Amino acid sequence: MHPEGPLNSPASTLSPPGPRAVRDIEPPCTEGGKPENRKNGNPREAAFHRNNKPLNSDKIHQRDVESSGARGHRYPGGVIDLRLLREDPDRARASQRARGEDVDLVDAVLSADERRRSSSVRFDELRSEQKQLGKLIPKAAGEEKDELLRRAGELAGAVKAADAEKDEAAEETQRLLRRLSNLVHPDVPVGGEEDFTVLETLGTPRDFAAEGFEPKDHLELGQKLGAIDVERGAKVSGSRFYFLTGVGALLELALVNAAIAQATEAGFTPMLTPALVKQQAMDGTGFLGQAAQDVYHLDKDDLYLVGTSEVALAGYHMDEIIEADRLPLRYAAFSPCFRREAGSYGKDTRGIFRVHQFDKVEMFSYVAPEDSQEEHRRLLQWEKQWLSSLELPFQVIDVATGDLGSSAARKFDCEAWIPTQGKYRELTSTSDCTEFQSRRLAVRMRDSRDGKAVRPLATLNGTLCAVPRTIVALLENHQQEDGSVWIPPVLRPYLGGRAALEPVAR
RNA sequence: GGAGGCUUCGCCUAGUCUGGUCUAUGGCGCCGCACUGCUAAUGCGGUUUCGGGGUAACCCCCUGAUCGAGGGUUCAAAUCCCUCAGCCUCCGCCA
Repeated sequence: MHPEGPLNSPASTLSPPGPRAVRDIEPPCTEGGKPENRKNGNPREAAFHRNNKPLNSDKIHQRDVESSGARGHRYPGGVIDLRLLREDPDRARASQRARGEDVDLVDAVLSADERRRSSSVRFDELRSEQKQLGKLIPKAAGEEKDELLRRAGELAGAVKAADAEKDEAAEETQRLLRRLSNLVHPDVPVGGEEDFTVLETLGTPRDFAAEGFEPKDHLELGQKLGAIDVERGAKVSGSRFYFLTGVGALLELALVNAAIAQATEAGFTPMLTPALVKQQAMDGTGFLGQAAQDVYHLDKDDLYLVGTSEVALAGYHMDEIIEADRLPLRYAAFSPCFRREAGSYGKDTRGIFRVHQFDKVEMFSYVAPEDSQEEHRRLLQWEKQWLSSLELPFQVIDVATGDLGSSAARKFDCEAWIPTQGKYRELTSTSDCTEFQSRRLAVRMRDSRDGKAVRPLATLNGTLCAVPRTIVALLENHQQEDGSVWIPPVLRPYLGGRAALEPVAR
């Protein structure tokens, strides 16, 4: 038998499963070489590098991009464009329906908008009359002036009333409009959480049975390595909190450094961002809608704890106009992330898979709307590159309509194989938010090619490395029978060159 | 935490005391045109942003808002009053 590592299974890399693959797919059996002898010329490394080409060339699913008309662009982006909504309300209705959200909301917006426009006309007329009168007053004198003042006095009240009504109608329109989610991309599979499409599968899960031992889960491994301490996390902060200790702490720093290095090399500007943000940023990114229950809020200061640095990075250019020749703008931020995880009681309670606080390196792009789909593929590509460099087996899914965030028109997740769960689980996620966040945050671009038109742009985000889940996947997939954990080469420079983490005596 | 100063249409800036003539001045930058061996210089014009109406649509025309934000006074607010925010300086406290 050729000493090939389990990751190298051409079959699984080249043939994407059909649509609607089941999530809990049984891992295909490999010809089962043990990752033995990793000291001299690690066979898994060699295998991986051969594997690398198809991974990164992105040939596999380009047809997805083309079929959706990415080339010739532009499917009209985010809702929130009132004019577009007026012209084609059915589009918005269909999108809401596919998401399983309120369809009538569309018509509520339309009628509020009608009221807004008619009250605005009324105000404009009154105000114009008032201004004209106002110009005559200082020139007039005597009885004529008294008469003018009398008429102006009457007008003042009417203007004020019309103004109030106009403001009220505009506010109502805006309030309703902001409750609409982004228009879903036409190619997104329709359905609920389980109705995703598997786009491709990379790498192959190890066959532990063939290797002759039972894999341990990440918590047991982490405890043996002296890397994870959940008991004291709970003692100090409560459930779903943890300490990373010793090599665990070092492992996080290594992951973060390696991820930032990859992003920087790809041209991203590295950023360290605030973890506390104002309501404007939180709401503008779309996290105060359906996701509101998962957001921490500090009452005393009226600030929100970010669930992702996406919030700060999207808010970074809020209320700005960006010259088109500066696009695309690409940022990679490291930040802590906080999630209340309300409604996930009893889910993933063991270990550090689902926690209230974690660190993450996030990619974020500002691009012209017509470029968003291509950029989305690029972000996905960078995520695949990252997970591949960690030598994790994973699959890429096209998330279904019902499972999209309110700001996303389309979302791809990379799910890594978790041996002890026997499933693929989300490690990264990249969303094309089209113009949704841009409109809400008033980030615009000035396009000189387009007669200096000022228009919304598109924002996209993608996880590069969500630390705890990446640690989970690393520990479980790279564990050895003796409880040690093999370290992929990309991390070694940040871990003093070591090739494995060894259990510690307690 | 305390005191003071500042915030004007890309950048800088005039205007605020003394409300209407502000349709917000000037410079820089940028765009267009003209002139010009080239470049440069010069001249002329344009250049806040966001709405609404008219129009089949575009050019365009009419109109409103916008001087950090919100509120108030007034027939009328960049200008007067109040509240808030951001930035700067100093004092106090502090990693």
